[in-house]
Formats: sequence, structure tokens, C-alpha cells
Amino acid sequence: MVYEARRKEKKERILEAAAQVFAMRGYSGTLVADIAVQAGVGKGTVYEYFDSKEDLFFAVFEWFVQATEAKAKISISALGGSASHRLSALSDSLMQSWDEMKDMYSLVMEFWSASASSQMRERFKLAFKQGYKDFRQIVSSLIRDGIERGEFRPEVDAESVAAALVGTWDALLLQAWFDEDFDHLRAAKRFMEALISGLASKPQLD
Amino acid sequence: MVYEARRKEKKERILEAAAQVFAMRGYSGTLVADIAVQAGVGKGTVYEYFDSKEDLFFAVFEWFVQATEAKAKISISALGGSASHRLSALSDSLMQSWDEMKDMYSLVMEFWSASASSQMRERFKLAFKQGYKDFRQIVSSLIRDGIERGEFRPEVDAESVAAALVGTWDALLLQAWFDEDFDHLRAAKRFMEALISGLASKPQLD
Amino acid sequence: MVYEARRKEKKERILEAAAQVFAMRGYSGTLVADIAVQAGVGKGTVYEYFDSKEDLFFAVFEWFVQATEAKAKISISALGGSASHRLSALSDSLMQSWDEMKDMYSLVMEFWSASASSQMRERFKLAFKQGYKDFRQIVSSLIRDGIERGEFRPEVDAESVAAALVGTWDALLLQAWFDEDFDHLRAAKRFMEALISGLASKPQLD
Amino acid sequence: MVYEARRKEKKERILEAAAQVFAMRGYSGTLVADIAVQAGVGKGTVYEYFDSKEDLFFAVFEWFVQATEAKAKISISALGGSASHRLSALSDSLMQSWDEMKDMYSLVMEFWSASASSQMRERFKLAFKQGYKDFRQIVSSLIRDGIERGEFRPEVDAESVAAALVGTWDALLLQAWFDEDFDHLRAAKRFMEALISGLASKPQLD
DNA sequence: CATGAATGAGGCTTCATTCAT
DNA sequence: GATGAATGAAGCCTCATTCAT
Repeated sequence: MVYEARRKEKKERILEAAAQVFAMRGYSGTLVADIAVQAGVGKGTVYEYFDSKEDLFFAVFEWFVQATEAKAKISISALGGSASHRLSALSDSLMQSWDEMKDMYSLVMEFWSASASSQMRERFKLAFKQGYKDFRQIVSSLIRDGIERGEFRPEVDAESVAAALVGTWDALLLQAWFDEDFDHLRAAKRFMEALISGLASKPQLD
Repeated sequence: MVYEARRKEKKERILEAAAQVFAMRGYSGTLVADIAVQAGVGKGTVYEYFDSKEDLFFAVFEWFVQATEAKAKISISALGGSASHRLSALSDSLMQSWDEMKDMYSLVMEFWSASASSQMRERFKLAFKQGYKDFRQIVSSLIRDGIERGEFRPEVDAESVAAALVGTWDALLLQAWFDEDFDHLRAAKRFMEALISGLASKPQLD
Repeated sequence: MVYEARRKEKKERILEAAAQVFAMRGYSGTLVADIAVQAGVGKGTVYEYFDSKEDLFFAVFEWFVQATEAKAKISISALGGSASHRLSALSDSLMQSWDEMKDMYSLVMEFWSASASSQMRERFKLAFKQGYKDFRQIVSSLIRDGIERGEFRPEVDAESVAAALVGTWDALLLQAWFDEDFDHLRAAKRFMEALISGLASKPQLD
Repeated sequence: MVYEARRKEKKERILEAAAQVFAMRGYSGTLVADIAVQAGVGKGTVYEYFDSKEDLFFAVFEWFVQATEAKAKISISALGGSASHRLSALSDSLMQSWDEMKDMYSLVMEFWSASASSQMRERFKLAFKQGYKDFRQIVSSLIRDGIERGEFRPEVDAESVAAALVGTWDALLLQAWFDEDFDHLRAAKRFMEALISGLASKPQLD
């Protein structure tokens, strides 16, 4: 139905507007009215599509998580070659996505904050937990793959390294957020070289 | 003067109370009244010592940064032995401090959030930038030391690895925050083994 | 015209739906949307038939008054016998109508309330005034009839007694509304016995 | 403590202001801001003393009930003489209180309305039920007293007559509210004469 | 005619901050 | 200095009404 389509479209428009405003002003700093203006709709219209400011925020969160996961999956599926190569390619890809997500990055911090306090705590915490788990899973299977191929040393603990790596990428972007001069691309590259050489069963040639 | 001392003491009491309440309820979720109750003083008294809720929050931030830095410095100064050993000892020490900072960890997220939006943005952002820079500095000099001693490979990029490492530690605690079952101690240990072996100029015996 | 009939029918459907919802939730508690749902029409359709929520409420009021008056008139016209007998029969009939109007009774209170405040005040107040006047008229002529027949004492003030009686019936239903255990049928019966014996010129045999 | 006294005094000031405004504009028509202005306090101050608009309204209700009951009790305790005399004196007293409660009478209708719908329903309904019960009790014991003295006929049903009487008084005031020309004093007087003569065991001399 | 998506005025309530005691 | 009662700006949300389809 055309009707349903239009509704969905408008919902998305509000969602994107919300994402932008939340990113700019934070959750508390954002007025529902601002979102409405940004979306080009009336204040009441926002409530036709979302039950509350909180709900809308959570919807933005879900949208963000989905978009991020989708991006990661695409990156990974596009990768080929040795495990080392795929690992550092994934790292590069994530670091390169910084420019396009820069403006939205403050959202991530708002999400963290929301999961730490507020009544939304549980919803967010659970989703984060799951999100990290999923991402660790993806990376650790990549590493396990490398072990099985004999590319990485068998005593490497894939889960632990994956967890640390996932975190590292996150935190490099965080540092990039705080410091415009921080070269997260270079940091990630050099770091991955060192790490991968630590994982490798033999001296790397790359 | 006894008088000045008493004033300082009360200020600290309010600060600690604020830290606790902010940690529990987040910045927006915290009422100045709650802090006053927790500190055992009148609501108006809080304003005798701090100009505004925002100021108080920033004061908590500064207190937190200082405490954390002090802790890190103590850890490091207590370390001895090879660079590898000192590095993994630092990692252990940071990871072990989790239990005692667990209850306060949500503060970190509030700080991130504050630096992302809100009017306090600049103050926080600057402080974070500096804090990360300092910490990277500490770690990178540790690594450079290892290189100079011939313990680590000369082509290792100390700054990059330090940046990544600092982030890793941060992010492992973050994952511990989200997931009670996540074993950040183990993850850090196994990860450091892999990384250090990647940094080392020769197969490690440790 | 079939066309006109269909329109009228729908208007009535909306009216009845409105009566039900107003009775259940009160005027302020009622959403126009609720009425539309109950009537099985679109929200906009309500406005095709009534100019505003207030108008609709007044229409319900008029409908209610008319229905009540019609009922009273039927009761009275069906009565025969002595004035005493007709009076107590009227009382019984009114009290017995409780069960069927129970669910709608809260409407009466809403009407009272509407006449007490709100912008609709004048409309309602006037209608109530007239309604009570009419009803007093009916009852007082019944009593006057009894006086003329020599059944009631000549010094009885028909208007005053009628006014009080009308009120008594109202208020017994009110008490029934507040208290499910209250036996308004019995109270009315015993009370009418006493009153009628007070009106009668001689000891009653009935 | 002077302090407590001042607090109580202000609470009362707000309560009275609320009573006035509610009486004038009805519950929905009243803005909390209006009450604050009428009470000469800030809007927020109202909330220092009452949790919500609804709570304030219920407090007004309780205050009204108490004041009414107190008045009735005073009237009754001041009465002497025969049961008939006390009964009609009570009636007179109630009818005479009209002038002083006229301006507040619309409150009663608001209370009725509140007990009919709205979320406050239960609170109000219960209180009304109890209030009527209490009042019926008072009147019926007065009547029973008359029976015991041999003044009223033994077959009189005190409870029923009391219930009806209580209602009658209520409803006469209601009619006075709707119709300025309605002479409730006279109606009550004449009606009581008739009723009392119906209750009496012998022709009254009064 | 019928509909229901869109609207925005309006109201309750919260809470940081002030200031008289 | 310490207090907490008082304040009112500010914001979320509701809902009667409109109007394009």
C-alpha cells in the first residue's frame, strides 16, 4: 500500500532528524520540538510515530546499531585472503568509516550514558551487551580461522584477543573524537602490525 | 586555620556525595537535593561551595581524573623489571582496579556524554584530550624504553601502540560494565601476551 | 428520503456511543477518538454531525432529558386510582427505573457538573431549571388533584411538597449510586407511606 | 513551632484559594496557575504542599466535607425540644446555610462528577458513601428518638425516612442552585410540616 | 461523504537556583 | 554560615480540531 509506505518514510524522517539533534545536543539537551522542526513536522506528529522521547531515543539507538552492524558485515564479507590480511583490512575499514560517522559519534556516548543511568538503563545495557558479544563473535571466528589455517599460533586465545580488539577500535575512535590531531588511522595500522606479528606463528612478511 | 580546614572538609563531603549520586543516577537524573541529602547538608549549602550543578559535576570529574591518574602513577612507579613485565603488570593493575571502581564506572560514561553534548562540552573535551594524551605519553615512554633496551623491535611505533593499548584497557572495562560474565582480567592477560610477543624482538621467555 | 434517513441513523449511532463513553469516563476523560471508535466511525466523521465535543455533549444531555421525560410521562399516564396511589406508584416506577439507568446515571452527575462550571454553564443551567420546573409541575398537579378530591388536606402546599418530592427521588438514586447496599426501593416506599399519611386528610386505608 | 504553624497556614491559604477557583471554573477548567495566583504564591509552591492537582482537589473535598459535617453537628447539638421540633429546626438550619455556601455549591457538583468518572472515582465514591451514611445515621437516630418518646408512630421506618430526608435537603439546594426564584426555605418548611404530620402519632399542635 | 494523519495550543509538573531567616 | 521554602522557567505530552485524500 502506498499509504503504509508513506508512513514508514515519515517515521524514518523523524528518526533521522532525531539522530541528528540527539547527536548535536545530547539526550537531555534535545527538545522534542527541535526534532519536530528538524524533521519538518509538527510537534504532535512525533508522538504519532513514537510513544515518548525516550522511545524515540531508543529507536535511534537500534537504528544506529543496525546500521553499524550492517556496515561491519559488509566489510567482512568483502574481505578475502589470509586471516592477517582480513583482520587488518577490517581494522582499516572500521577506522576509515570514522569520517562518515564523525558527526554521529557523540550519539555513541549518549548511548553509553543512557545505559549507565536513567530509567532506560536496562534496555540499553542489554542491547550493548548483545552488540559487543556479536561483534566479539565475528572477530574471534576470524581469528580462530587463522589458527586453524596454521597462520596464527595455536595457543592464541581467540576470544580474548577479539574482545580486546573490538574494544581497541572503539577506543581509538573515542580518542579521535577528543583530539582532532590524533591519527587514529596510523595508530590502528601500526598497532595491528604489532599485534598480528604477535599472533603469527612465523615472522610475518605481510 | 581550623576554619579553612572545616570548610575544605565539608566541600569534600559534598563532592563525594555528588560522585556517588551522579554515578547512580547520571547527571540529569540527579537532583541537587539528592546530593544534599547524601552529603547530610542543606540544599542551599551545596551552593555555598559550588556555583552550580554543572560546576559540581565538573569538580567531580576533576577529582575523578586526579584520583585515576594518581592510581596509575602509583602502579607504574611500583613496577620494575623488563619493559614487557612492566607493561603487563600495568595492564593487570588497571584491570584489577575494576572491582573498586565498578560502582563509579558509570561516572566515566557520564563524563563522555558530557563531553559530547551539553554546554559543558568544551571543558570536558579539553580535559579528556589532555588526559588521554598524558596517559598515552606514560605508556609510550614505557614502550620506547623497551625499544631502547633492545627488548622490543625498533620498528615498533611506540605512540601508536600506546594509544591503542590505552584504548584497549578502557574498552575492556566498558565490556565488563555491560556484561557481568565478561572476564576482562583473562581477556587482558591473553591479549597482552599476544601483543607483547608481537612487540618483542625475539621469542619471549618471560 | 433514504439519504436523510441514513444520515439521521448515523447521527444517532454517534450520539449513543457518546452517551456510553461520557457515562463511563466523564466529559473530560472522554476522547472524541473513543467516541468514534465506539460508534464505529472515523474521528472526522463525528465532526460531520456535531460541531464540537461540547455540542455533542449537550446533544447527549438533550437526548437524556427527553428520554427521561418521556419515561416519566408514560409512567404517569399509565397511573390510575387515588392521588395517593398514583403518587406512590410514580415513586415506585421511578425507583424501579434505576436498574436500567444505572449505567447511565453518572451522566447525570456530569450534567450537573457541566452546569456548575465550564463554558457550557448557561445552556445546562437553563435546561435543568426548566426540567425541574416541568417535573415539579407534573407532581404538584397530581397533589393538587388530591386536594381537590378531598383526599389530601387543603392546607398542604402542593408546590413545596412536589419540589421536595422531586428532589427526594433524585437524591435516593444518588445514594443508590454511591452505595450498592443502599435499598432505595424500600427507602422510597416507607418514606412515601409516611409522607402520604401526612398529606392525607384522614387516616388512610389505601 | 512557629515554623510548623506558618506552613499550616499557607497550606490552608492554598486550599481555600483552590476551593474558590474550583468552584468557579470546575476541576478541568481550573489551572493550577490560577490557584497559585489566587493564593498569592508561586506556581511551584502549590506543589510544595500538594502532590498534584488531583490531590489538591481531593483535599478541598475533604475540607468541604469536614466543614459541612461540623456545621451539621453544631446545628443538631444546639437543638432542643421535641423530636418534631428538632427535625424541622435541623431542616431550617440546613436550608439557611444556603446563602453562605451558595458560592461554593458548584463544588458539590464537581465532587459528584469526580466520583462518577475520572481516576479519582474510587476515592470520592467511598467518601461520599461514608458521608451519606453518617448523615443518615444522625437523622435516623433523631427520628428513632421521636418514636421512643411516643412522639412518632412506631411503624415509622426511621432509616428510610432519614435517607429520604437527607436526600431531600440536598436536592432542594440543588434546585435553588438552578433556579434563583425557587424558594427552598418555604418548600422545605411546608414539606417538613406535611412529613412530620405523617410521622406523628397524633395530630400535631407544633 | 468519510477518514485519520497532522497539528500546536495548552497544561501539569519538575527542579535548579535564590534568599529571607 | 547554613538552611529549605519559594519560585517560575522550561519541557513533555495530550487531544480537540482541521483538511487533504
